[in-house]
Formats: sequence, C-alpha cells, structure tokens
Amino acid sequence: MTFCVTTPIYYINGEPHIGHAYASTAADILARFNRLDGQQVHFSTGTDEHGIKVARSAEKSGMEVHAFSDFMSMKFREMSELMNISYDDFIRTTEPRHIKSAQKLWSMIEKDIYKSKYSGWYDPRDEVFVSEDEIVNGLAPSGGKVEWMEEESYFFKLSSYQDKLLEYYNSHPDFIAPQSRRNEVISFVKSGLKDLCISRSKFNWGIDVPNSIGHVMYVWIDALANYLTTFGFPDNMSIAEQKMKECIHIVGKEILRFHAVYWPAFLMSAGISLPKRIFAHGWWTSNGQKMSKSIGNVIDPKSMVNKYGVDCIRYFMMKEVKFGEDGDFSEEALKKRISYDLANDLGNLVQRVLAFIQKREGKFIADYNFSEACSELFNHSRNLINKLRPLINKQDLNGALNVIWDLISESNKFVNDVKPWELSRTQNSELDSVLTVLCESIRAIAFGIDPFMPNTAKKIFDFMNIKGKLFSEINENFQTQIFPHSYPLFPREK
RNA sequence: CGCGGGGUAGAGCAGUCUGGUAGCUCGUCAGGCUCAUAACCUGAAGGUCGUUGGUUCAAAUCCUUCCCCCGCAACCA
Repeated sequence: MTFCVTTPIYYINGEPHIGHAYASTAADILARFNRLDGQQVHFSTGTDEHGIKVARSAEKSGMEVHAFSDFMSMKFREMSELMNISYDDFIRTTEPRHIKSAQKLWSMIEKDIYKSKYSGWYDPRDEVFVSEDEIVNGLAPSGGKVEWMEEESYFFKLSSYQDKLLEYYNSHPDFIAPQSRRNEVISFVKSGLKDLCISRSKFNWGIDVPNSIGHVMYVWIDALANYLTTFGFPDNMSIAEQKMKECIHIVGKEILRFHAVYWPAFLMSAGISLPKRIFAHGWWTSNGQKMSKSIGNVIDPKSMVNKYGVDCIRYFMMKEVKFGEDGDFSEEALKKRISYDLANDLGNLVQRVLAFIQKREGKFIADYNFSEACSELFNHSRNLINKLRPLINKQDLNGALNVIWDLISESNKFVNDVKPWELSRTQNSELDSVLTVLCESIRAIAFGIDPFMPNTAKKIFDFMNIKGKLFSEINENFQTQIFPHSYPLFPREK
C-alpha cells in the first residue's frame, strides 16, 4: 500500500505566495512522516496552466503562451525547492501525459455529458464570463460593460449525483475535513445541484474536447484530472485506482467545493474509487489584514525564507495555527516563535546536553542503567512516534508539534531536576545514564521534527552520528562512541 | 427564521457530547538555578465562562430569551 498525498496544482496566473508555500509544506510533512515511518509514498504537486486568464496574461507580457507557461510553472517549481518540498512528481497540465489523461477521463464520463447552451454575463474587453457578484453597476471588474451572451457548451449532469454524494458523505464521515467545512459542503449539496458547464468555445488555450472541434475543456475536468495523471492513469489503470483510493488531497478552502463535490461526482461517473480524504486548509492574513496586491502586504515566501531560513518558516506556519483554521502571519509573531520555541526550548536543550559531552572531547558513554526518573523520560522518548502517528493520520500537524514540544519541555525540566552539572563536579557515575537518556530524548525529538524541519533534524543527527533514515532507529540503543563537534542550532542574532 | 460555526483572564485558544466550585500558550509580577544560545525551572496576580429565564443538591457544560461576530449560499482555481 502506498501513502498518497497531493497539493493543489497551482494556477500560474499569479506569482507564488505564502498560501502556496503553506499547502505544499503541509503536504510535504505528511509525505516525509510516512516515508520515515517506512511507508511507500507518492507525493505530487504541480501547476495548472490552461484557461483564458493565462492566455491573456501571456499576451499582456508579450510572451507566447507556451513560453509563458514554462516561465510561470518554473516559478512554482522554484518555490517547491525553496520550501524544501520533497515531491515525487511535479505535474503540469500542459504535458502530453496529462492531456491524454484528461481526455480519457472525459470519455469515461461521456454518458453524463450533454450539449446545451451556456449563458451568462460576458465582458468583451477581457473576453471572459463574469459572475453576478463580480458585476458592479453593470460593469465588469475590468471596467467594461457586460452583455448577456450565449454559447454552445458541454454540460455534466451533476444534478443526478446529489443523492449519491450525500450518501457517500454520510457513510464516510472523514471524507471531508475539517468538520466545519464538511458541514458547508453537505449543506451546499442539499440545497440542490445544477448541472455543470465543462467546456468553452470562446478561447482555445485548453485541452481539446475529444471529437468536438472548437471546444476546449473548461477548468474542472482538466485541472482535477491531474491527480489521476500523476498516479499513472490511464496507462496503469489499476495502480492509479489503488493510489486514488489511498490519496489525501490537501486543498485551500476556496477550492474545497471542486474537490468535495465535482471531483467525486466525476469519479463516480467514471467508476473510479474516490480519494480517502479531502482536507481544506485555511488562509493567512498579513498583520491582521487580508493579503492583497493593492495594499501591498502579500507575503513572499522567498524573502521570508532568505531572511529567516526555511525550517523556521515551515515551523511557524504549522505551529502558529491549528491546521484547517485561518491564521495571521506577522514577522513579529514569527520572531517570537523562532526565539522562544526554537532557540530557547529546542536549540538550548540540545546545546546544554551536548555541551557536557563536548567537554569530554565528545566522548559519549552509553549507560542504560536507569534511575526511576531516567526511565520515565526514556519511555516517553521511545513512545513519541507512536503518539504522533494518529495525529499525523488526521492531519493534526499543530497537535503533533505540541506533543513534540511536551517532550522538549519535559527534557528541559529533567535537566533542571537532576542537575547534571553537580553530578559532573562530583564525578558521579550517574552522569552517564543521565546523558544517555537525554540523548535518547533528543534523538526522538529530532525524528519527530524531521518532517517539519528536515534541515534542523539533519544537524542534530549529525551531532550524534545518527543515520536518521527511519523512525525504527529510535529503538536501537546508543553505543559508546565519540560525538562530532556540535554548535547552536538557532544562533541568536547579535 | 436559508444552512453552519462562534462569543471563556490583556491577546489567542481548550474545556461543552459523557453537568460537580475553570485550563493552556503568550503577556505581567515574584522567586530558584547557573550546565546551556541572558537560555532553563517554579510560583503568583488576572475570568460573576455574551444576555434572559429555567431544570438540578450542583451548569461554561442541559433547555429557553435576546444581542453580537464569522463562514457558506455555484462556474469563484
């Protein structure tokens, strides 16, 4: 069985921002945790590149649309590298494998597709249909006058899936998370589903509808099919099917409906298994305000990472809010987290323990002859991953960090209580077992934070000659040995 | 009466299902320690749990009145 997780494919109409980095990081943590836990993992991310908005942006920038797509897609790939995202596949909707996949999916749901007329308010200046609530005083967002237009389009019989969807939600209570989002979706479906317009003929930057000249797919099937494409559909149908079934889609709350309503309906129609879960994450405000280009408060992941380091940004995003809820991003809050949680609690714990060993030229003497106090910390350390696993399985990333920090706090308390500096002064042999259990706890902590902060975990592993490949290493006793030189993990700025 | 969530210390939240004199993080104040990145540990102050009435020996927790805030309400990536 393979653990599968996806990020949304990001629409390349705009630059990557902190919201993209957030979704990718969350998915990455799930992927990394499962790899360390010995699972096979398939983790995909990518870019959504079709549609009139991209075609027009390309035009505006004076680039040919393929070149524009390459250029913008690369920016998202760079963001993934920047955020240390360990994706197995980066999928682009303009790739031949995806075009084939989307067309195959279309043909598999053809029984639910019919031709009709799509009508709506059209903005000739921008050449797009605009929704009612986008229209202000009869004007489109572009400022142009809107006119009522009709075009021949293909429709998907979403209406006939209303009951099946409700039944599915009911029999799979964890299909949509968090609960509050699940309620919204159910309420939306209960209110009645209309058929869905799934093609356009006003533009051609899209995937051709099979056997229908002049029509391209409009958004839904094109974009959502990416998940099947990455799993090998349609060439490896049974593998794709199996992976789909195990798959967790991480999405933003703004695109939950597409994933929780349209996507399952398409899959039902095609006779393909539905994903295991769709998790909708929340949005970031910036210093308490909605991020917007006009206010100029959009958080750029690149500048944050360059300034504070990728692990600190990853940590902050996961620690600051419960995953699924909205949160506020501010440098002030970020600095506090780095200083208090990372430097003071974690960094200082590692340093104050390893310093004792460094004082003896790095000589570490393994001694598992534990006192009662040592045994308690030892048991908690060896049990850490078992406590994290169920939290990770329900995407409670914030809760997982809290559990890790409980152990950090317990370890710091332990140091205060047993006073190793006194044992050291009196040459008490108990010091060895005290340092051994502390190294046990630091090793467990390093494994625990590895999915969240891979670079930091690697540093700790290097300090202690730990391979750091699999959680199972936690159950091996340390051997007497010489530890390499160590240094502060989160040095304080002068 | 469209559907849903929420109103708990200065801030952000948990506790409400399974009633029993309110808990966490940060902030504030005081103390301890001195191994460590002036880090770590301990303690204290601070809340009539939005409002009204009720059930109960007992309600943040159950029922009820009213007020306020926030999501969703379809073609939005």
